[in-house]
Amino acid sequence: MTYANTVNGNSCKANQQIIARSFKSQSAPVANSNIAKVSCGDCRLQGHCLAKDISTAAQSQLGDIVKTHRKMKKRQHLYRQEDQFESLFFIRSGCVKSYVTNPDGDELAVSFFMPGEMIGLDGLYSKQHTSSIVALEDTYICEIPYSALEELCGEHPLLQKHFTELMSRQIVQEQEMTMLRGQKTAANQLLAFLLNLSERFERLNQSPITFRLPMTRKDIAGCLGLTIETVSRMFTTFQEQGLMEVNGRDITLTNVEEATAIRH
Amino acid sequence: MTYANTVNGNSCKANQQIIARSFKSQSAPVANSNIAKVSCGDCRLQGHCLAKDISTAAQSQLGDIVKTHRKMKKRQHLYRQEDQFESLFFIRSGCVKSYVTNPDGDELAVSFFMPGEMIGLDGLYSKQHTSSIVALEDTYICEIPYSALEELCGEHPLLQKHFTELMSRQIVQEQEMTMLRGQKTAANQLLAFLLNLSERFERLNQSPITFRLPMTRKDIAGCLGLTIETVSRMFTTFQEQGLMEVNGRDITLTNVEEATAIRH
DNA sequence: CGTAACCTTGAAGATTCTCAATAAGAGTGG
DNA sequence: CCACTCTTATTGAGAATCTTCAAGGTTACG
Repeated sequence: MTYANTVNGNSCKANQQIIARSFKSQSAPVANSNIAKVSCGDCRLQGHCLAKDISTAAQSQLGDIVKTHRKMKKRQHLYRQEDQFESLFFIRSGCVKSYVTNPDGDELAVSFFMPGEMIGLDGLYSKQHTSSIVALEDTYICEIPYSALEELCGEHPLLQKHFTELMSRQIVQEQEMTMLRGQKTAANQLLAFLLNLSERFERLNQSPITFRLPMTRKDIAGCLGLTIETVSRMFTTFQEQGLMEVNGRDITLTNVEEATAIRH
Repeated sequence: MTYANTVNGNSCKANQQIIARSFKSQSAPVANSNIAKVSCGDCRLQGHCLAKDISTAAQSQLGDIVKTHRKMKKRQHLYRQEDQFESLFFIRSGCVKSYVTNPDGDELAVSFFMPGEMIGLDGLYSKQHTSSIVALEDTYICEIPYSALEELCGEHPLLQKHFTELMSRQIVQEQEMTMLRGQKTAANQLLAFLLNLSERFERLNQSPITFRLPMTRKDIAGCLGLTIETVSRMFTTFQEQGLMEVNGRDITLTNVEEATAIRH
């Protein structure tokens, strides 16, 4: 199996360019666009979000309620903890992290969202977000006002079904993250984390072997409950063990079998 | 504010007896009952589960699809990882834990469910459960076949709304658990864990100050990624610090303010 | 091209784990 | 109801892991 991002050496950057290009070819090349409209039928994520398998009528209606196709710049927030909940969001391209802070302002927990993944569900229960979302790189987002989605779900049972399934997927994904963090050693946690990322890249038809980490060491450390230094040292160790090649954020897994058998 | 379980000294056991009694007074006192029927209108959890605020018609229909009112004995499984998904479950009384095992059979992650909480959502996405559920004590459960619930939700938008909100609550609750585990020291993790439990007891109109832990030290350790010994030592430390009284599984928080300011 | 953010590495110190032994509780069957 | 067994909990000492503190190097970006 070949991947778009393995055609040349500098594969990771190629990935991002492809995403950016394929997006721009569909939308008007507006610089800071809260205006650009991309119909769901044209979206490259088709099949990975709510629009999967539903009737073209429903798909078109869904396209109508999608309020904006936002571009988020790196470090820009989508919402912050305690903001009012109004919409759900889908990532079209890029990457964001969610994080929770305690009253002292420490970041306590972090997770990451990749294209096709849904954001904002945390606010649905109390109508207030319980976490913050910030872009790790330039990121394109779909916003779907929840009240409109709710109504549309009432009319299209299949859409409702998909929405419910996506919520369940979210729960399973959280569970997977909890499993990562449950690993006994820092090495195992980081390995599990990388393999999880690798699977998610594969789901996006990108190479699960060679990829560029969208997040900093600090973000990874925050996600796993470790320190930056420990994460850094582990990367070095993995490289020495021949498990992977590490160049800053560029990773190439050279021994997936051994890495998968998470035992040391 | 007074609580049912503070009326006498041995308050924790009183708690459990009250729950058992109020349940038995509604259902036929059948020994091993998969037969006993309790209508949603009579259930003491009213307002904490799906039946909240919905029309009496919907409530009665909901009562009709509730397949069984199961009793689970301590250590009995409700379902196991990879079992087929068919139903959602609500805890009426008692306590269960969910856990995930890796291919080597190690328990990697654990969380706990108390009365009013929904179980089984993890299977909705792939139609296969991704975790196992086992009773920590004798536990009464409602089973709701998912296909029937889905249909009923289609007819009653308010029921659909509550179901969706409960899923969101689940996501928020997972997030809270992630926050616990994200605390820096074992002491802080355990404190946060206990305070979380305390809040959940309070939500059930039980004392948030004096309660009996439904789970073993091993379960707590598994939930927080610690060892039994560390958990045990922390309990001893807390007692020495005057934060709480600990007698095996009986806990009395004697200094909630200091405990809440999770800083040492 | 310079500043700021990010990453790496080392050494010392702290926390947590492992191993081991003992004590206390819960469950079982006579 | 008691004796027995098995599970659960406590405590100690030494070993391992991870963190902290500190310094230097690298990368990204205006």
